[in-house]
Amino acid sequence: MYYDYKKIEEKWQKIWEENKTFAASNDSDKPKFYALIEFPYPSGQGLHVGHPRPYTALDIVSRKRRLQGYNVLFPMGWDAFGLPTENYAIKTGIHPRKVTEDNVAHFKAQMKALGYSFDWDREINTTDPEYYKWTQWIFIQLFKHGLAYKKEFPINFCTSCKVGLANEEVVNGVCERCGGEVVRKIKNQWMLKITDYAQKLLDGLETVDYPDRVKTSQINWIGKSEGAEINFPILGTDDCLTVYTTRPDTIYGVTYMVISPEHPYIDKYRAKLSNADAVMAYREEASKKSDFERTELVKDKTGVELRGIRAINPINGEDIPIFVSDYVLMTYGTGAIMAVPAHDTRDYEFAKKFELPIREVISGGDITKEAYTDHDNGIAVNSPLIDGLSGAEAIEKMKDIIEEKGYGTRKVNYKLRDWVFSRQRYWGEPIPLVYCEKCGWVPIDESELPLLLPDVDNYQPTDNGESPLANMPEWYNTTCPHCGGAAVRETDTMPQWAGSSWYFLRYTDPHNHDRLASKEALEYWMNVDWYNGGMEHTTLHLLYSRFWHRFLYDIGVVNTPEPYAKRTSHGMILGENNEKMSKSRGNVVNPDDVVDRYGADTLRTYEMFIGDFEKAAPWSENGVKGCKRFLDRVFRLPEIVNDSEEYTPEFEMLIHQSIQKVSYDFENLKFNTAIAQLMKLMNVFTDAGKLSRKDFRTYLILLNPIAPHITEELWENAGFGGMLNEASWPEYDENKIREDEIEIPVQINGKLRARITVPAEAEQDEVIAAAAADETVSRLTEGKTIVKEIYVKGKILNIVVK
RNA sequence: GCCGAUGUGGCGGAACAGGCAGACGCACAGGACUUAAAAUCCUGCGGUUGAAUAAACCAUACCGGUUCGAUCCCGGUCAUCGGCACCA
Repeated sequence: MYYDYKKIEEKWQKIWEENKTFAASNDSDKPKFYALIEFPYPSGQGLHVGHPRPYTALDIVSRKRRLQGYNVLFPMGWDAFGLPTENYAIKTGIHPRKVTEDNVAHFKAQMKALGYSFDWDREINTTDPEYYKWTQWIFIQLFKHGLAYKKEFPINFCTSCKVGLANEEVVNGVCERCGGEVVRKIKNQWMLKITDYAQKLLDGLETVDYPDRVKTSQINWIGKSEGAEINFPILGTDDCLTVYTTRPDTIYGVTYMVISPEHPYIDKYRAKLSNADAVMAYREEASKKSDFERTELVKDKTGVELRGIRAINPINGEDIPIFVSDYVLMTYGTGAIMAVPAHDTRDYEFAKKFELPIREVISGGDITKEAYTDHDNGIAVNSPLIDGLSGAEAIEKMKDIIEEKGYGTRKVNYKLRDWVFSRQRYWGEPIPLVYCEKCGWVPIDESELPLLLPDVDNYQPTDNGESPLANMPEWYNTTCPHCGGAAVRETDTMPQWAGSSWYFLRYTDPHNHDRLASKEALEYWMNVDWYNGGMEHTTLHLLYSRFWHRFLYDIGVVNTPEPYAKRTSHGMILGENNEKMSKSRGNVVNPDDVVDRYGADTLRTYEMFIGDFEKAAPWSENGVKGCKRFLDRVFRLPEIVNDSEEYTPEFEMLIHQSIQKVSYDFENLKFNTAIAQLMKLMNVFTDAGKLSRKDFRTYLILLNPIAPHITEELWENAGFGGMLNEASWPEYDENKIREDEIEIPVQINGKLRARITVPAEAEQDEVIAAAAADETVSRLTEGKTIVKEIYVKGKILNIVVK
């Protein structure tokens, strides 16, 4: 017999919706629990079979917590600004707002069909002016605190589409869409000073419960390094070339210096250069290279000496040449380095190519073969002030010397770079600033927020790659809020990351007109107790939102320094062929089809049973069928339920064990083993051909978070009273989990030879005696000397014989 | 190159904190029911030797170590996946 999942699922979804069963309360005596999953970008393709994995996981936790008496906030919304919608609008002329609306409606219907316990009254949409009003407001606060600034910055520009591209749209150095050439184009862009928060973002990681792999990648991404800035005087001037190094202990090994092609000294000293033409040509060449060419293709070191200027090594007064080379980056440190070819691989390559001297100052390697870069074990040589020292000791001593003698200072650097916050695009939040000739950049008055995104006729960027807003003088011409004079609005918009950097705050109070959320709501709900999302966001969204939140904390808007107490990550769902699902591979599974053929409860169960939640797992149609089979059998359980209102004695221990295991597993991402336990329990019921009403009742509650529709239906049919979602999560009794008699495996010389049954509390002597009485054990030990007997209580007995 | 993760039956995966390797599911095989099929139910199912529900040996990528005992800890090797990539 099949169960009519379509009818049952529709029925309960309707009841939950009408009763607002899962609405969170901002005014409750219950303990709160805030569960969050990353809100999706509502693409035209609809929900992918990968989406339900994290959604179902936290839906399970949320449902369980409600049954345990928590006031649960489990919201959903739409991260709806972004490129695909805009590109679709360019192609079809349909307004992105309309496209977004349709896509959202589709996504929402799909989610409802999966029976998630979202509080739909708190639904948000980043493209809603009532929402982006506060995105703009936060930007203005960042600006006012000096954390937003405009800077010349190179972007990827497709010469054929005439449009700026995001890094993700540049594939193998060419435009993803048309295959056209991508060049670096310098644009004046808004930047956010996330680098000011580098240390705070590092420190905050120590206070939160994130997986190590997430913490590690954020730490590596921020890339803190401690070193020194050292000034090398330029011969015959009062000027210095300042370098950054983490290895000041190698300063005696400096044989030349290198500056990056963008370094301002090239212009500054141009007149002094005897080979200015060659230097300029090199700089020109480097500027034309895309990042791709500069990193991926060109491993061979190139460069030109700056003839006409030389530097002095402050430590020993040597005068040394200066080169320009694109292996030195303007964006890190000072854009200039002291080159120590003996102890740096890149400098070594460069020195070999340009036949520069290589001087060993750390012993332990063979510098005739390769650079010796062992930081910890080498010993300083040819370095009069620190000879004989090694590792950190040498470094610290040299830093002291440099500071004492005034050659430079200690310095901390980060790899983290400021966040490029402008997009020359239409479908994003307008940046709420105007430019006035007299006053410079001025934020619009906060009372004028939201600054609405105007309608345009054409979504195509302008010929020179500006946002379509730059074609609208009637929109961008305005007056200066400061002096009242003529001014123009910023026509760039914000990146997609803007709206998602604070959305979790809005859920706490989504309809507030006066603040991004009320103080009380924020104080009640924050932090997010559990946030699940993809690893791919670790160094983007997760870091950006921590930055914004920390800033909002610093200016007193929110009450916690970190937004998320706990973060978990799910693995990807792959196609049946073990490859990433994609249209081109033809292995995409549509969740609608699965719901249609097997039901939402089956899809939910399968996605949780598929394997380790944190690892990638391939889809299997047969696996889905297995889960359907399981639910079919659950649906038939009432046939064997008897009238007893007590646990059936022979099942009691297993039921208590199951309560314990399922409760633990749901909180620890072990949904697969929780389901296995419930399958096992059901097998025990059906093998016995019976279960009591109480057995059944508890069973339904345990299964409910995973398969909410079928369990509600069975609950109602059994007449347990009320709705299942109003029941209480069962408690287990420690005493009833323990067995009185246990089976102990007996090993002889580490090999399993027998099993004996002993009282659970038996001590070693008793167990050994029982083992000795065992036929196999006595046979195998007969005539041998017992060297050692090890009994691990309740686990195992090992007898070592000779 | 660097960082991180992973490696267990035909497959997805279990195994508390060093203690019975393979839970649970899939696939497969045999049987029951059926005119037949589907569905359902029952049985078996890591490998080798054996008639065996007897017994033994081998087995958690590979090599070695620690231990009474290792999928788990340590050292080394190989492979796969993901991220970063000239960060001085």
